[in-house]
Amino acid sequence: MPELPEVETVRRGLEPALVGRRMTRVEQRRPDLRFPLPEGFVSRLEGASVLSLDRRAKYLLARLSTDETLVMHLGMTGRFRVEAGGRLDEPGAFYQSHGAQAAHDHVVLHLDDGLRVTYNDARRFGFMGLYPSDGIERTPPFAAMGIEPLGPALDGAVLARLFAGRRTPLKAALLDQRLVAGLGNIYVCEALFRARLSPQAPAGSIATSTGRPRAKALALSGAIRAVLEEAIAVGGSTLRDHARVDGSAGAFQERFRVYDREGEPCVTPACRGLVHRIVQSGRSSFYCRDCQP
DNA sequence: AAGCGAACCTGGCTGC
DNA sequence: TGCAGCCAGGTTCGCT
Repeated sequence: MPELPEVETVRRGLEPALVGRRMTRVEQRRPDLRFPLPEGFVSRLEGASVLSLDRRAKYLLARLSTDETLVMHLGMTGRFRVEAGGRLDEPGAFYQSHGAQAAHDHVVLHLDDGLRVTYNDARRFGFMGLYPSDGIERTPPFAAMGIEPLGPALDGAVLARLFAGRRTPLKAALLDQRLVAGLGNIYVCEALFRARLSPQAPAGSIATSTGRPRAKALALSGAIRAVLEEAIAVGGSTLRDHARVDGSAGAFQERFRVYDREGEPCVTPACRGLVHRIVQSGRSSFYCRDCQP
């Protein structure tokens, strides 16, 4: 589920609940998510206060008063919810209305003001780790991570330099987190449509042979920024699993122009094309052959 | 080196 | 209604 806009939506929901609060009790209900939870996970969190909650690509980083940072990734189905009071073991309206199951509540953070923050993840592709805050950007998984697409680093010139000479398809290059970090299948499809570029075009085709940006590079960097900003503004995309921390859905799925619209007419005015679906490196790509030659 | 498929795990939807 | 099969927002590994 969660690409950058969904993770940013979750961050904005969690921030007011977590920052400045102390974790009085932590429940760890299973030994692992995608990876084993760190040694002493509960005892290293209990008593710590959260100083800030940041996002890098699709990762959330909670800086703690203990000089450690809790790093969290939502995988495909991870979600957080914030609740007050009530009994933990009693499935509330949240489950009935959004399909999440209490069996997949894996970590619960109890805060000193009585709120609790619960991590739920059916497929357990998510991840939590604890790292020393000092120098965290130089440790995995951040060391090899590409540029932040909403940060100042992304523009046409930088994108052209990153992609120059690469024969891999644009689709694959944009999904490669070592180049640009935070895009996933939905927003790559949507950005390529807006930039009118084929997902099958070689990544290097947005640059000259010397790595200078062609107009395509400017269009692509602008489309990436626009689609991400627009998605964040409406709380991301909810297909099945993504929810804000209060359980409400995002709305960007209503604005998809190509993603999951196979066979439907292209939305470009006067275009008579249909949205096609192809498979690239095992993932569906949706695009209009007429608009994205 | 790069690119593809499979793997991780569960649930939801489709079609027979 | 039941069940098999396919698909899914991410990441990583291993084999060409």
